[in-house]
Amino acid sequence: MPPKIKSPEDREKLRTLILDAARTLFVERGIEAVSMREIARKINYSATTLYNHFADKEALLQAVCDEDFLALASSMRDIMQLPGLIERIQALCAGYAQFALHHPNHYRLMFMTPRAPCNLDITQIQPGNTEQDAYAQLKRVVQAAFDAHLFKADITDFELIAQTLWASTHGVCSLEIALGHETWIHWTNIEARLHLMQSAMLRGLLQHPESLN
Amino acid sequence: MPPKIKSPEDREKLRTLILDAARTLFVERGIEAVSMREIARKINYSATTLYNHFADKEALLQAVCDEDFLALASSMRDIMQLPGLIERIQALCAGYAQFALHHPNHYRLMFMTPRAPCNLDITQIQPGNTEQDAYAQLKRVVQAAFDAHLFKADITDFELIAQTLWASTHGVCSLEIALGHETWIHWTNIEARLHLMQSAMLRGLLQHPESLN
DNA sequence: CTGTTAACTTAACGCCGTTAACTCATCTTT
DNA sequence: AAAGATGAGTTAACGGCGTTAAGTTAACAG
Repeated sequence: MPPKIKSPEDREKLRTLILDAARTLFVERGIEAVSMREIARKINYSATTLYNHFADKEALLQAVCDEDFLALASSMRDIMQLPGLIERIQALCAGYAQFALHHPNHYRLMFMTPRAPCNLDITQIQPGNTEQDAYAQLKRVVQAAFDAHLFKADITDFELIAQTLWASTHGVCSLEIALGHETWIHWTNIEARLHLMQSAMLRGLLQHPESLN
Repeated sequence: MPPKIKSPEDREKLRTLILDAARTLFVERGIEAVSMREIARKINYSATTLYNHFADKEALLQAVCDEDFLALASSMRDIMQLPGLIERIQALCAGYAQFALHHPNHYRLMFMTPRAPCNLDITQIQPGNTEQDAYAQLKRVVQAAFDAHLFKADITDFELIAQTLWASTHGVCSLEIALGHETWIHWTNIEARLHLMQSAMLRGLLQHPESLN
């Protein structure tokens, strides 16, 4: 039914057509709405056509997420230009949280779903590459702060600090995504939760917490 | 094929047979291995028989989890007998983390999966009932510590404190469950992560953190 | 104008959750 | 004891899913 495609640029066009349809379903109606057949229906192709462009469903979803995660890493790169080390850490966490809460379905797929180790075969993102990997950026600035002796003296592993900071922000965000609409919990304001987590963590980690504004 | 059942106690017996088969699959091979047909196969009944005992798959899984969550709440109840308030908070978090890491599939279903609000129609657990709800117990001891002015004076909402403490432990555990096997992250020891999170949070929240052992 | 290639389709396989229709052993009522 | 009601269990089916094999057809090469 649809026009045939031969040229490479047309092929690329269809690829992004598929990706956009998948993203729309994914974002709007959650991951359970994303089926190969549904995506195909949306763009008036047969389901099997999708397999000309993506190995399987997982690869397609990974491709959708990759695009948006590169955007996250890019915004992190901007934050890394801020002057102060602490300021940078705070902004990284805040930016991370904003991404999580604005893209709950992406976030869920990437950080709340156990995966076969390792989807590196699938993802385009290169871990450790500061340009692409948001965690690598946090790690880098935490190491800088560690080297500047900004953390309490009894903490001897900067990677442990980075992972704990990550876990703290992740904790607030993932709880909000998973249970934020549960009515049996009298949730306090999400911004208040993020803020208290942020300030408590830094007060608990920094050598001179009184320097926090 | 299997013997017919009439008496209520036999009916109960089959119910727990189903529950145990479901739990085994769930724990051993993850949630994706749990299908109504697979459970039925395991106990030599037809799949439709399961619907005589549970409304649908979700209700069955909820029933599986309920049982184990009552065990969690029960162990929390023991912890609540500890003398010190801070000691109690620390032990609650540690016990919670231990449960999460020992029952990753349960934990994932209950705390890492968005749900239609509210599964209260399904679950047997009564939120707020201190006997059954682990969060209610944390909230209670945090309130006691708050009333005793153990937290920093600029924090004015004890429920916010409880939720932040919960989120911090949840952050470490859920990241471990979701990404703990990812090889591109050079994970530090999980106990070290839990410990640093714990101590940093309390140092950041308590008025007199130097009193921590 | 024929042959090849690759894009795309239809049809199918074997799963899934769930329901409708049926069988049949057991208990109740006459 | 015969007849009927009950309900535990079955098989068969519906419509969905991801994926693959086989077939069709349009565009290009010679």
